[in-house]
Amino acid sequence: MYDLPMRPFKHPPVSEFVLERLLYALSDPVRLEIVRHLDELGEASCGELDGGRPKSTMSHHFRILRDVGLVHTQTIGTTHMNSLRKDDMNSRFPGLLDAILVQKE
Amino acid sequence: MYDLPMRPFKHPPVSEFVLERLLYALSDPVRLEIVRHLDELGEASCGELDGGRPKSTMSHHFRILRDVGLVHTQTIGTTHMNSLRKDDMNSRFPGLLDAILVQKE
DNA sequence: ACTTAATTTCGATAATATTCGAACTATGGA
DNA sequence: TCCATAGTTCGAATATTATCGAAATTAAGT
Repeated sequence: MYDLPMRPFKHPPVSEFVLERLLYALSDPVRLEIVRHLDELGEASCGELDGGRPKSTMSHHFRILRDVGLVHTQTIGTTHMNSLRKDDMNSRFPGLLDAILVQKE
Repeated sequence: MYDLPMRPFKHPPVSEFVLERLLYALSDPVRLEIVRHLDELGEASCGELDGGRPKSTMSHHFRILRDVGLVHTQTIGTTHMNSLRKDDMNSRFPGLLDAILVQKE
Protein backbone atom coordinates (compact mmCIF):
# COMPACT_ATOMS: atom_id res chain seq x y z
CA MET A 1 0.00 0.00 0.00
CA TYR A 2 1.14 3.48 -0.75
CA ASP A 3 1.36 6.10 1.92
CA LEU A 4 -0.94 9.00 1.33
CA PRO A 5 1.02 12.03 0.25
CA MET A 6 1.34 14.77 2.81
CA ARG A 7 -2.02 16.42 3.03
CA PRO A 8 -1.94 19.07 0.33
CA PHE A 9 -3.04 22.62 0.95
CA LYS A 10 -6.46 23.57 -0.16
CA HIS A 11 -6.26 26.12 -2.90
CA PRO A 12 -9.70 27.48 -3.70
CA PRO A 13 -10.85 27.41 -7.31
CA VAL A 14 -11.20 30.75 -9.06
CA SER A 15 -14.98 30.51 -8.83
CA GLU A 16 -14.72 30.74 -5.06
CA PHE A 17 -12.60 33.88 -4.90
CA VAL A 18 -14.35 36.60 -2.91
CA LEU A 19 -13.50 40.24 -3.53
CA GLU A 20 -13.98 41.41 0.04
CA ARG A 21 -11.76 38.66 1.43
CA LEU A 22 -9.08 39.41 -1.12
CA LEU A 23 -9.06 43.09 -0.22
CA TYR A 24 -8.95 42.19 3.42
CA ALA A 25 -6.03 39.84 2.91
CA LEU A 26 -4.08 42.56 1.15
CA SER A 27 -4.88 45.22 3.72
CA ASP A 28 -2.46 43.78 6.25
CA PRO A 29 1.04 45.27 5.95
CA VAL A 30 2.79 41.97 6.65
CA ARG A 31 0.76 40.15 4.03
CA LEU A 32 1.11 42.91 1.48
CA GLU A 33 4.86 42.73 1.99
CA ILE A 34 4.79 38.98 1.44
CA VAL A 35 2.84 39.42 -1.76
CA ARG A 36 5.21 42.10 -3.00
CA HIS A 37 8.20 39.88 -2.36
CA LEU A 38 6.57 36.97 -4.12
CA ASP A 39 5.90 39.27 -7.04
CA GLU A 40 9.57 40.28 -7.20
CA LEU A 41 11.04 36.87 -6.59
CA GLY A 42 8.57 34.72 -8.48
CA GLU A 43 8.60 32.21 -5.67
CA ALA A 44 9.92 31.86 -2.17
CA SER A 45 9.73 29.64 0.86
CA CYS A 46 7.99 30.77 4.02
CA GLY A 47 11.26 31.07 5.86
CA GLU A 48 12.77 33.37 3.28
CA LEU A 49 10.09 35.96 3.84
CA ASP A 50 9.86 36.26 7.59
CA GLY A 51 11.39 39.54 8.63
CA GLY A 52 12.48 38.03 11.89
CA ARG A 53 8.88 37.25 12.69
CA PRO A 54 8.00 33.95 14.39
CA LYS A 55 7.11 31.04 12.17
CA SER A 56 3.66 30.70 13.64
CA THR A 57 2.90 34.27 12.71
CA MET A 58 4.10 33.77 9.17
CA SER A 59 2.22 30.53 8.85
CA HIS A 60 -0.95 32.33 9.88
CA HIS A 61 -0.49 34.96 7.17
CA PHE A 62 0.36 32.46 4.49
CA ARG A 63 -2.75 30.53 5.28
CA ILE A 64 -4.89 33.61 4.80
CA LEU A 65 -3.17 34.37 1.51
CA ARG A 66 -3.80 30.81 0.36
CA ASP A 67 -7.40 30.87 1.51
CA VAL A 68 -8.27 33.88 -0.60
CA GLY A 69 -6.57 32.39 -3.64
CA LEU A 70 -3.62 34.74 -3.83
CA VAL A 71 -0.88 32.26 -3.09
CA HIS A 72 -0.14 28.76 -4.29
CA THR A 73 2.00 26.58 -2.08
CA GLN A 74 3.69 23.37 -3.08
CA THR A 75 5.71 21.15 -0.83
CA ILE A 76 9.22 20.40 -2.04
CA GLY A 77 11.02 18.24 0.41
CA THR A 78 10.62 19.92 3.71
CA THR A 79 10.12 23.43 2.40
CA HIS A 80 6.94 25.05 1.16
CA MET A 81 7.38 26.96 -2.04
CA ASN A 82 4.99 29.84 -2.52
CA SER A 83 4.05 31.78 -5.61
CA LEU A 84 1.33 34.20 -6.65
CA ARG A 85 -1.67 32.88 -8.55
CA LYS A 86 -1.49 35.84 -10.86
CA ASP A 87 -3.32 34.30 -13.79
CA ASP A 88 -6.15 33.06 -11.60
CA MET A 89 -6.43 36.42 -9.93
CA ASN A 90 -6.40 38.21 -13.21
CA SER A 91 -9.08 36.02 -14.68
CA ARG A 92 -11.39 36.61 -11.75
CA PHE A 93 -10.48 40.22 -10.96
CA PRO A 94 -8.97 41.69 -14.12
CA GLY A 95 -6.42 44.40 -13.47
CA LEU A 96 -6.88 44.40 -9.72
CA LEU A 97 -3.71 42.70 -8.58
CA ASP A 98 -1.66 44.64 -11.10
CA ALA A 99 -3.10 47.92 -9.90
CA ILE A 100 -2.00 47.01 -6.40
CA LEU A 101 1.42 45.68 -7.29
CA VAL A 102 2.44 48.77 -9.24
CA GLN A 103 2.29 50.53 -5.89
CA LYS A 104 5.77 49.78 -4.73
CA GLU A 105 5.67 51.70 -1.49
CA MET B 1 -18.58 88.78 13.26
CA TYR B 2 -19.35 85.85 11.11
CA ASP B 3 -20.09 82.51 12.60
CA LEU B 4 -17.61 79.89 11.66
CA PRO B 5 -19.14 77.48 9.18
CA MET B 6 -19.98 74.06 10.49
CA ARG B 7 -16.69 72.34 11.03
CA PRO B 8 -15.98 70.77 7.69
CA PHE B 9 -14.96 67.17 7.37
CA LYS B 10 -11.32 66.51 6.96
CA HIS B 11 -10.71 65.06 3.57
CA PRO B 12 -7.13 63.88 3.30
CA PRO B 13 -5.07 65.15 0.38
CA VAL B 14 -4.13 62.62 -2.26
CA SER B 15 -0.56 62.55 -0.96
CA GLU B 16 -1.81 61.06 2.28
CA PHE B 17 -3.74 58.17 0.78
CA VAL B 18 -2.49 54.86 2.10
CA LEU B 19 -2.96 51.70 0.06
CA GLU B 20 -3.41 49.34 2.99
CA ARG B 21 -6.05 51.54 4.59
CA LEU B 22 -7.90 51.87 1.32
CA LEU B 23 -8.00 48.12 0.85
CA TYR B 24 -9.13 47.71 4.41
CA ALA B 25 -11.91 50.23 3.98
CA LEU B 26 -13.18 48.38 0.92
CA SER B 27 -12.97 44.95 2.52
CA ASP B 28 -16.03 45.54 4.66
CA PRO B 29 -19.26 44.45 2.95
CA VAL B 30 -21.28 47.37 4.26
CA ARG B 31 -18.71 49.88 3.07
CA LEU B 32 -18.24 48.22 -0.29
CA GLU B 33 -22.00 48.39 -0.75
CA ILE B 34 -21.96 52.09 0.07
CA VAL B 35 -19.20 52.69 -2.44
CA ARG B 36 -21.03 50.73 -5.12
CA HIS B 37 -24.18 52.74 -4.56
CA LEU B 38 -22.27 56.00 -4.69
CA ASP B 39 -20.76 54.84 -7.94
CA GLU B 40 -24.19 54.13 -9.40
CA LEU B 41 -25.93 57.19 -8.06
CA GLY B 42 -23.13 59.72 -8.34
CA GLU B 43 -24.02 61.10 -4.95
CA ALA B 44 -26.25 60.28 -2.03
CA SER B 45 -26.96 61.31 1.52
CA CYS B 46 -26.08 59.07 4.44
CA GLY B 47 -29.72 58.33 5.12
CA GLU B 48 -30.37 57.14 1.58
CA LEU B 49 -27.84 54.37 1.90
CA ASP B 50 -28.60 52.76 5.22
CA GLY B 51 -30.18 49.40 4.62
CA GLY B 52 -32.17 49.71 7.79
CA ARG B 53 -28.94 49.97 9.73
CA PRO B 54 -28.69 52.43 12.61
CA LYS B 55 -27.42 55.87 11.81
CA SER B 56 -24.51 55.58 14.20
CA THR B 57 -23.33 52.51 12.35
CA MET B 58 -23.56 54.25 9.01
CA SER B 59 -21.81 57.31 10.35
CA HIS B 60 -18.96 55.09 11.49
CA HIS B 61 -18.56 53.58 8.04
CA PHE B 62 -18.79 56.91 6.26
CA ARG B 63 -16.07 58.29 8.46
CA ILE B 64 -13.76 55.46 7.52
CA LEU B 65 -14.52 55.98 3.85
CA ARG B 66 -13.77 59.67 4.21
CA ASP B 67 -10.60 59.04 6.20
CA VAL B 68 -9.06 56.90 3.49
CA GLY B 69 -9.96 59.44 0.83
CA LEU B 70 -12.64 57.46 -0.95
CA VAL B 71 -15.59 59.66 -0.15
CA HIS B 72 -16.13 63.38 -0.22
CA THR B 73 -18.86 64.78 1.97
CA GLN B 74 -20.36 68.21 1.73
CA THR B 75 -22.99 69.62 4.00
CA ILE B 76 -26.06 70.92 2.26
CA GLY B 77 -28.52 72.21 4.78
CA THR B 78 -28.91 69.44 7.27
CA THR B 79 -27.98 66.62 4.98
CA HIS B 80 -24.54 65.36 4.11
CA MET B 81 -24.03 64.70 0.45
CA ASN B 82 -21.48 62.05 -0.35
CA SER B 83 -19.67 61.24 -3.55
CA LEU B 84 -16.67 59.20 -4.62
CA ARG B 85 -13.34 60.94 -5.06
CA LYS B 86 -12.77 58.98 -8.23
CA ASP B 87 -10.30 61.33 -9.83
CA ASP B 88 -8.21 61.60 -6.69
CA MET B 89 -8.23 57.84 -6.27
CA ASN B 90 -7.31 57.33 -9.86
CA SER B 91 -4.43 59.75 -9.71
CA ARG B 92 -2.96 58.06 -6.66
CA PHE B 93 -3.90 54.45 -7.43
CA PRO B 94 -4.44 54.24 -11.19
CA GLY B 95 -6.94 51.61 -12.21
CA LEU B 96 -7.49 50.29 -8.73
CA LEU B 97 -10.94 51.63 -7.96
CA ASP B 98 -12.14 50.81 -11.44
CA ALA B 99 -10.91 47.24 -11.11
CA ILE B 100 -12.95 46.93 -7.95
CA LEU B 101 -16.08 48.66 -9.19
CA VAL B 102 -16.38 46.51 -12.31
CA GLN B 103 -17.04 43.67 -9.87
CA LYS B 104 -20.74 44.14 -9.47
CA GLU B 105 -21.42 41.18 -7.25
C1' DA C 1 -36.84 80.72 20.72
C1' DC C 2 -38.64 76.03 19.74
C1' DT C 3 -38.96 71.99 16.93
C1' DT C 4 -37.67 68.84 13.58
C1' DA C 5 -34.43 66.43 10.61
C1' DA C 6 -29.89 64.52 9.60
C1' DT C 7 -25.85 63.06 11.33
C1' DT C 8 -22.05 62.78 14.53
C1' DT C 9 -19.98 61.55 18.91
C1' DC C 10 -19.74 58.83 23.07
C1' DG C 11 -19.60 54.59 25.55
C1' DA C 12 -20.25 49.88 26.07
C1' DT C 13 -20.36 45.21 24.24
C1' DA C 14 -19.49 41.63 21.15
C1' DA C 15 -17.01 39.77 17.37
C1' DT C 16 -12.58 39.25 14.82
C1' DA C 17 -7.76 39.39 14.23
C1' DT C 18 -2.84 39.57 15.25
C1' DT C 19 0.90 37.83 17.68
C1' DC C 20 3.68 34.34 19.51
C1' DG C 21 5.33 30.36 22.41
C1' DA C 22 4.89 25.47 22.78
C1' DA C 23 3.82 21.18 20.99
C1' DC C 24 3.16 18.53 16.80
C1' DT C 25 3.95 16.70 11.82
C1' DA C 26 6.40 15.61 7.74
C1' DT C 27 10.63 15.10 5.10
C1' DG C 28 15.41 14.25 4.27
C1' DG C 29 19.65 12.93 5.77
C1' DA C 30 23.53 10.78 8.99
C1' DT D 1 16.40 4.93 13.79
C1' DC D 2 17.68 9.37 15.41
C1' DC D 3 18.16 14.07 14.46
C1' DA D 4 17.63 18.44 12.25
C1' DT D 5 14.83 21.37 9.33
C1' DA D 6 10.59 23.71 7.72
C1' DG D 7 6.05 24.57 8.64
C1' DT D 8 1.62 23.83 10.82
C1' DT D 9 -1.65 23.71 14.65
C1' DC D 10 -3.14 24.90 19.24
C1' DG D 11 -4.16 28.00 22.85
C1' DA D 12 -4.08 32.23 25.12
C1' DA D 13 -3.22 37.23 25.46
C1' DT D 14 -3.74 41.55 23.21
C1' DA D 15 -5.48 44.65 20.00
C1' DT D 16 -8.85 46.27 16.50
C1' DT D 17 -13.16 46.66 14.80
C1' DA D 18 -18.22 46.52 14.19
C1' DT D 19 -22.59 47.44 16.07
C1' DC D 20 -25.92 50.16 18.24
C1' DG D 21 -28.47 53.01 21.78
C1' DA D 22 -28.37 57.45 23.87
C1' DA D 23 -26.97 62.04 24.02
C1' DA D 24 -25.04 65.94 21.57
C1' DT D 25 -24.55 68.91 17.29
C1' DT D 26 -25.97 71.64 13.27
C1' DA D 27 -29.06 73.80 10.15
C1' DA D 28 -33.62 75.00 8.64
C1' DG D 29 -38.18 76.06 9.30
C1' DT D 30 -42.14 78.10 12.25
